[in-house]
Amino acid sequence: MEKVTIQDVAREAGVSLGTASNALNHPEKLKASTLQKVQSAMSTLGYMPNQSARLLAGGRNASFGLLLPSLDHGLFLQIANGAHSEARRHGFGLLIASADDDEQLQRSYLRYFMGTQMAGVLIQPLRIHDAPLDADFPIPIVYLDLHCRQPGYFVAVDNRAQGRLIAEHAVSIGSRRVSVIGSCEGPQAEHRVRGIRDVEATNPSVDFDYLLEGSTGLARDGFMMAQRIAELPETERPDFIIALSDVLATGAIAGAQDAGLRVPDDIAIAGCDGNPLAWNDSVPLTTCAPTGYEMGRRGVQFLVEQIGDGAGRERNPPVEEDPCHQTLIRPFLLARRSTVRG
Amino acid sequence: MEKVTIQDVAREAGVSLGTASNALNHPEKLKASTLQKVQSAMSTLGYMPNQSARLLAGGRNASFGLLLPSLDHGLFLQIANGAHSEARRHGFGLLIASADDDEQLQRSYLRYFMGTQMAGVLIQPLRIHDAPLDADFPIPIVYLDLHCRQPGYFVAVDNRAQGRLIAEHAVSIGSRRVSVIGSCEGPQAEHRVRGIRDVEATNPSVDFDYLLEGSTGLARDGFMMAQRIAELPETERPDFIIALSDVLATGAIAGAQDAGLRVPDDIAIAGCDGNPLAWNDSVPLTTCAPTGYEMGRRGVQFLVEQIGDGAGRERNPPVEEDPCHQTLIRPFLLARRSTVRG
DNA sequence: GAAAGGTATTGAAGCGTATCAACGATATGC
DNA sequence: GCATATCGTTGATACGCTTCAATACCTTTC
Repeated sequence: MEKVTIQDVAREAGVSLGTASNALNHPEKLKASTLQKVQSAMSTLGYMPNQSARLLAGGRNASFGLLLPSLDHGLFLQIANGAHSEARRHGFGLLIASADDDEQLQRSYLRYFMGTQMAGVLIQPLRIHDAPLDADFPIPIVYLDLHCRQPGYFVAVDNRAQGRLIAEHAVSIGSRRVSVIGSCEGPQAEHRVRGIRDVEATNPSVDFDYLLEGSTGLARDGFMMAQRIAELPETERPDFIIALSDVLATGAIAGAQDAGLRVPDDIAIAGCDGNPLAWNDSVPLTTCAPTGYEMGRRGVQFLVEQIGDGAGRERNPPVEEDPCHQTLIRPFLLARRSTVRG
Repeated sequence: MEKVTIQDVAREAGVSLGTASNALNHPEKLKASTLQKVQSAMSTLGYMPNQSARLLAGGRNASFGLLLPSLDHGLFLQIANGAHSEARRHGFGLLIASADDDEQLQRSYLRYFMGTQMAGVLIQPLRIHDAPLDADFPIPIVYLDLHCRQPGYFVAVDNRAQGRLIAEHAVSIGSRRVSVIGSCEGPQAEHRVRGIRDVEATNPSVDFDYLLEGSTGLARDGFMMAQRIAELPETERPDFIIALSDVLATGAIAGAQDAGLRVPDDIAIAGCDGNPLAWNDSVPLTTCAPTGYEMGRRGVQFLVEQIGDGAGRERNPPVEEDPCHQTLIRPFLLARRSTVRG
């Protein structure tokens, strides 16, 4: 049963190689009876087309690649789901890979996707800096979660608005002193902090302080930071903690509770990136996030836009007029128990 | 910048085609200076190897395929993570696809993986019935979540034990009357019910009844079933609901609460498949699950076992002595607020 | 200094398919 | 009945690469 080639199929069906190939790619060109013969030959032989050979010979790949930073964030799952359903709707497959927070691996998968002549690639880069790569690439690329004033397709996330929403929420529930914890490394975090500062600027009566130490982003960092905060004398102690990620926030809740504080009565705590996988049972977490599903969906739409609908169709002529295609996905606030008293 | 072939690289570096190829696949065969020349030629030209051509010419694919039933179950994410890290540890990549609960699509991805000569495929089939496929396939396959007395590699999940654990839990907290809700379609559900019946048999004093109607598996089904249960006169009303999935359980909690029952005080409710994505904030859900991470990890180990460690190494001689390679992943109980009173 | 043994490089063959110009068969028009 | 158009089929070619036998170059040895 091994190694059935289209040659074998052709022989079995008593037709030429080209005809057998046509049965696969242009069935409308064959007489019904011939098609029938070839197809039954294929199934009796258990023929499976060799993808590599098809692509090499000039066939089009009907799959998109999705390259995510990692697999342990709920947002990525949503993105994958959105991308998947949209891809399917247009007759494309979707292959997902994770860079596992490793730039080396990210590059390697990207090259792999290029090398397999994917119909297009959706990528959420690990760093802003990774964006300009696309100039070199011969297949359509769409970047996720990235503002970028460059020619190219971007599904941008308004991280700044995310920070703003959370900070506004803190202000609106009457907080007097807000601590922002987390590491400000990634571009995302940086923008979120900027959004928080926007709110700070317009609310001078509220104190904001920033504990943006290089953290690994693990829950235990949040735990420790919350404990440090809890040790402050009550007059200096913040009544609201904004954690730059939900994982951190979850740790912070545990840390605060461990130190004897009640959440949200003594101190309110919010996350900032809508990661269902980080939520645990102690206190439902207030957070803020874009809809990942929509991100994936829009991303694939951009890809389809570039190469044309349907797996086999022509590639669209390149759209030159406005070389900057961006969609901005708006975040929404999810206000829950960890900040809402009563 | 388009279409740089290894020919171009060879010309640029002033070496032959074969040497350029060796720089990629057997760098140890080249003189250091030659290797240097070729590599710099590659980077100045922006060369990216054509995966299809490599495979077609006999190269080995250093990636595994993971084919999941869908992307909206937390367990699948864990599986993906486990598989990914183990694959990486052995120098393999991992490409993930989702069958989206569609058998047609499952077949199609499977053929795609075959056609693209993946080093191996990890698949969690939609139905038990999908198992025997492997006889026809020329590359290593490992099945997930499947008992099967056939030659082949299986990472089995003890769904029966899952049912047993939950049912034992119900008995152990003193329940008198247990309702089991859900649809008994998939093999998983069937086994879970069997486990529940095991417990029923050894605890004649506890009433079990089964409401196994064809449900779509959506939360709203759980909602409605719980409402129906809540309408029963208090003497006949069960004090424990086992939902065959966490999604259903979450719906059931909402339904019970909507009908004025307190969870867990008036009625305890448990899920059965450990799906973090289904958990919401109302009441932390008691559930039961295998560790997906371990499943993915073991699955990839089985693959590696068949083809040999390292991307480039020889394929191991087929192990014939015991043609049935199974690992049984044990589930664990997660007892939380939705069943634990006080 | 010639033979023997290594080591580094070459170039041709072939992987399985899609494509396409050429061809044969069948139908159409006069 | 012949030329012409239409449809179905054929088979050679090329895709970019890996592999491998053959070759060229460089050391070592007696």
